[in-house]
Parts: sequence; structure tokens; C-alpha cells
Amino acid sequence: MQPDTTRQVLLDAAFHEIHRKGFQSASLTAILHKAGVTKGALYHYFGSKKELGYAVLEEVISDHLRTLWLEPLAGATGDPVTQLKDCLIKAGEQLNDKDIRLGCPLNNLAQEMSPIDQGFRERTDVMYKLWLQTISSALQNGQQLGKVRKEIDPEETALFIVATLEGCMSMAKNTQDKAVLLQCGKSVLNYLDSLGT
Amino acid sequence: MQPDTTRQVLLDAAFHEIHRKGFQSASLTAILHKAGVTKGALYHYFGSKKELGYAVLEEVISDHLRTLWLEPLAGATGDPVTQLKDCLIKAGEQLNDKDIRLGCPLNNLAQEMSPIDQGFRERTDVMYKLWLQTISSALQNGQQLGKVRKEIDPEETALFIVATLEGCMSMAKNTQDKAVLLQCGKSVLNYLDSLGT
DNA sequence: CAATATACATACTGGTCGGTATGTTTCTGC
DNA sequence: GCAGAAACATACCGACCAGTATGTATATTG
Repeated sequence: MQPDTTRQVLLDAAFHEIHRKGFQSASLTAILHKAGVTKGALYHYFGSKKELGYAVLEEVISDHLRTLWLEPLAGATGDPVTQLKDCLIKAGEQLNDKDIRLGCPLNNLAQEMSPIDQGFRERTDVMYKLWLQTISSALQNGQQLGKVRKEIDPEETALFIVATLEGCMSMAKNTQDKAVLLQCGKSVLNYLDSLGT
Repeated sequence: MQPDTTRQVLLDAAFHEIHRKGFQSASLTAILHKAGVTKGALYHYFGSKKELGYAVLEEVISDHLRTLWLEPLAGATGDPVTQLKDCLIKAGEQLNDKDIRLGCPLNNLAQEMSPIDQGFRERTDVMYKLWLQTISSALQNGQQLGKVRKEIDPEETALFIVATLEGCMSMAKNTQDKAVLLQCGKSVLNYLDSLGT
């Protein structure tokens, strides 16, 4: 097996185990079993369980955020309200029942680890700030294009949007019900519409 | 020490430890140390760690929900928009920095345990349903009184309100910043205002 | 006053955890 | 082709964990 492949297999296995059980309760043994390698391989690539967790955050989860939210909004040429709605709809579509039951990987890790580990907190913080800033910029751009109401504060609105998104995911996870996600998502879509001119 | 006192001391200690570390990572030894009793006392009152967790949910956290959100909204005589805003402001005021860092106890437990334990899921589900129903009823009442716009769907709106509340708490917890909570709360207040006539 | 139940305290157990020390094999550079 | 590094595998360790078995003091009841 190629070295880079083994590292990636480990990252993928760790991502799924952490997504399922949370970081603290994620078992290295389970990760190794799922990855099909042994402890020697893990500690060859990662110095500790925590470093493995950091890598999952910085490489796997970061990629998800980028492809789902950052890149679609980065080429901010059109109407940000439509772009945001497209992101939301596309993100919702690709969630299967298991994803709903397990919730947002970024929020899960941030919720679990930010109160008890600085390293996780700093890394999740960077990602949320990137997310907020991207939405805020898109909204600001939309205001200049006359597509978004001038009265709204882009930063405050971006924060509220992300908060509602995470809130919807949380409620759907708690109830384990996709209908909840859809109903909640509908309210978000309505709110997004209210931002347009 | 009175028997009921010991039980309550254990519940309080368990609540705080679980709030800090999450249920799975909460150490019984730490709980016992904080409560000032030994393992014999714990297993005299609770059959297992899980049962202790259930009791924390059903007795301690349930009480918080009741006093903060259910009872103020139950006597639904006035304008629900004002009542909801009062609840939000009051809830926000009594949160200190530690509470913000640790997040909403109900949401924490629901997020952590609902994917992996039916017992927790059922119990958190009941509490969320109660919360949603109370807000929904208040909104419906407000519609009859002409205080709330007729076009809105009370159930869908209640879901969105709770989702945004949990979302705001999550974002504040992630950033460990009270300013985030205040800014996010302001957006919620604006949204609540938009429901009125 | 005796018998029993309640309300704990203490000591211990098996299992799992993250981490490490020590191989062993394969690949790479000279 | 040989030395050394890279890429793993295997075996083991101390710490901690939830849970249990047993002991004991106090309160209750007949």
C-alpha cells in the first residue's frame, strides 16, 4: 500500500469513527480495525490521538466545508441570496439518513471539544470564521449589486445564517427525522428570501 | 445526611460533571468526589451510570427548561412575541461566561447521546416536543388575539425559533464569546419582532 | 429488645483505553 | 549490493473506567 494511501485511509476511518462516537469516545482500536492497519501505522503518521483529530479537522472536514459552502460562494458574481439557497438545497439533498442522525461533523467536534481543548477550539474557530467571512462578503457584494437589502448588517446576518443552519441540523439530529430538517430548512429559505430586494 | 439530600447532591454533581465533559466522558469518580460521597451511595440510588444520566435529564435539566421557557409561556394571556423576547432576554442575562463556554445542557446531551442511545433520545425528544408545543400554542393563541401574523405556521415557526436558539448557543459556545451570543440573540429578537402584527 | 431494612463506605475486578518499545520488512540512495 | 531510513506489525504497559461484592452503622419495625 502506498504511504499516502495508508495515511488517507486512516484519516477517513478516523473521520467516520469520530463522526459516529465523538472524538473522546472514538476508539483508536476501532479506527485501526476499520482502516485495516495496526497501531504501528497510526503512530508512524500521527503523534497522538489528538493530532489525528486535528488532521481530520484540517484535512477532511475542511474539505467538506470548502466544496459545500466556500467555493460556491467565492465566485461571487451573481445574487448571493440565490447562491446561498442553492448551497442549502444542495447540502440538504446529499444528506442521507445516517448523516442526519450523526449531525454536522464540524459542529459536533466544535461542541464537544472547544470547551476542553484549545487546539480543537482554535481550529474550529478558524473554519467558522472562514465560513462567516465568505457569507458576509457575498452579502456585501450583493448589496453593492443591489440584490440584497442595504439595511442589513452583513456580518450579523452571516452569523445568524450559520447559527440557523447549525440549529436546523441539531434539531434534525436530535429527532432523527429528515422531515424536521426539511421543515426547518424551509424556514431558513424564507429567511434568506427576506434578505433580497 | 438525609437520604433525599444525598440523592440530590449526587444529581447536582452529575449534572455539572456531565455539563463539563459530556456524558460518556463524565467520570463517576469525579462525580463522587464532587458530591463528597462514595460509590456505595451512588449505586444505592442509581442502577447504573446511564440511569444517573437519565435522572439528570428528567429531573435537573427538565426543571431548567420548565422554569425558563415552559412556565413563562404557559400562562398565555398576553402577546407571545413579547413573552418570547422576555424569555430570551432573561435566559441570556443569567448566563455567565462558564455557561456560555459549556453550552445548553439539553442540546449537549441530545447531540452527544441521541445517535447512540435510545433511552437518551426518547427523553430529550419528549423535552424538545414539550418546548416546541408550548411555543406553538403561544403563537397560535397570539394569532387568535390578533397579536401574531395569521400567515405564519405556528409549528414550523416554533421549530425555527428553537433551532435558532440552539444555533446561537452553539456558535457562542464554539467561539467562547458572549458577544457572539448577544449579536446572534439580537437577530433572533428581530426575527421574533417580524412575527408580530 | 431483637430483627430487618436502609444507607451508605471500602476494597476489588475485568476490561478498555492511549501510548510505547521492539521487532520486521520493504524501499531508497550511494 | 549494502547501509540506512521509511513503513509498518506485534506485544506489552500503566492508568482509568464502570460495576460488584462485602462490610458496617443507623434507623425502622414488630
